[in-house]
Amino acid sequence: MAQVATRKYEEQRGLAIRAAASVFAEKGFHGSSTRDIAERMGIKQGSLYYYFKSKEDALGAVCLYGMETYVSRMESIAASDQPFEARLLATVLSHLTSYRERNEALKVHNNERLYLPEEKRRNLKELGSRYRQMLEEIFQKGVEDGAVREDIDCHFAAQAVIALCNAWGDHIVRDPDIDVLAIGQKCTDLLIHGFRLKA
Amino acid sequence: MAQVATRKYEEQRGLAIRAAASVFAEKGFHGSSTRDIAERMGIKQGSLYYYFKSKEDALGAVCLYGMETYVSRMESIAASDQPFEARLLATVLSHLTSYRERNEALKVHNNERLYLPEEKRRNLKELGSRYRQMLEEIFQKGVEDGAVREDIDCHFAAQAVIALCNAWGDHIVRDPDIDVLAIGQKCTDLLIHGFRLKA
DNA sequence: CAATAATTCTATAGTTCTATAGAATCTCGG
DNA sequence: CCGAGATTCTATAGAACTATAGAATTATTG
Repeated sequence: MAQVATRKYEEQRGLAIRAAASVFAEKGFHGSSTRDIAERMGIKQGSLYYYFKSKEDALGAVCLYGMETYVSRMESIAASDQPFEARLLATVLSHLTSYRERNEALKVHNNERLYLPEEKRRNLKELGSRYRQMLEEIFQKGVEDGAVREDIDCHFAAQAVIALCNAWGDHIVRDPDIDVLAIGQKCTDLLIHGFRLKA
Repeated sequence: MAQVATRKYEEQRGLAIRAAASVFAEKGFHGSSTRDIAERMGIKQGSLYYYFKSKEDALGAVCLYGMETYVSRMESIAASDQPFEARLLATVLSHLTSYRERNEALKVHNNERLYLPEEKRRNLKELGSRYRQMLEEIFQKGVEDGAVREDIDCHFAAQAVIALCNAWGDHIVRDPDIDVLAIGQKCTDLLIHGFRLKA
């Protein structure tokens, strides 16, 4: 009954997480049933509990899964030695492509994580803060290097970047025809130059 | 059994819509029960069906309620005769204050409207398109007046403004201490000037 | 191939939820 | 203050859902 970390178990659990991500993204946490998730991965409803302690546990796993590469990629970007504009573009593109590759798990994190109990949300919050902090540091460095206005509020700036990417990410998940690269470039251009006539 | 448009009925229905908005905003559509909504307005679960045909009908009413002033305010702004920057600021502030005043209904529209059937979503989509179109026209006029770069994609620009405002709106709903005016000014400043060093 | 462990299944207890029917109560014009 | 219509209540049918127990099946290993 208690699971052991065998090869097949890990593989199947991965499938279960992606199935849950897909269903949660489509119907929301409360709108999804454990039957929906099990059916999407081709097993029966009761069998799902071999991989998750509860439906809520499944949501926790999906959110974590969605955040992992998202944050670790940002770590690479933050550690890299590039000028501000390149790092901002890399951040935006990484964020947007996460939505494509991570199979809707990031969207689930953004929309449904509040339904997790405070305790399960703690590590997610931790990951999110780390992400935002790295982004803030990119902005601070940008100010030091003279690439960014000195009067910028770095906290606000980081939030704005994340907000913009999440909003477009939502569209990206829903519409597979969207050109991620084009959107990423436009977003970066907007963030750097704004809309006003170039001086 | 079939309701008549009496004074009290309209008043109570308004309360019902706001109660539903509040509950839906907090727990999501599927996470809310009709009992929750009824309790929030101080009546019994079954009585709610005097005001809504179904739970889904309640969601439709909340979404519509959330969009109405939102769009009509934009109509005033679009019709006004102001320079580009003033109109953009007015748009952003109107959007953000909608979140405060409309009692979470706009948030519900953004997060839950996809759970409505296609048919009920049509007028909402219509309202949203009208909003975006008016915003696009503001940008086009900005280009003509020389306030906005000529190479701007007005459709993208409008989406970006809406995205930014919605993201901050989410924060505003959750945290009543946020200074809406300050956020609105920062957003507008970012959209117009971007982050890079002023030339 | 036998035996042990891992995985999946069936069946169900116990909740909760939506929507409706019909009774009870309230409001108000005459 | 009577009676008609408006509003709210109680009670419940019927459906769905989560989580668990234990049986059945499949995989692995000596």
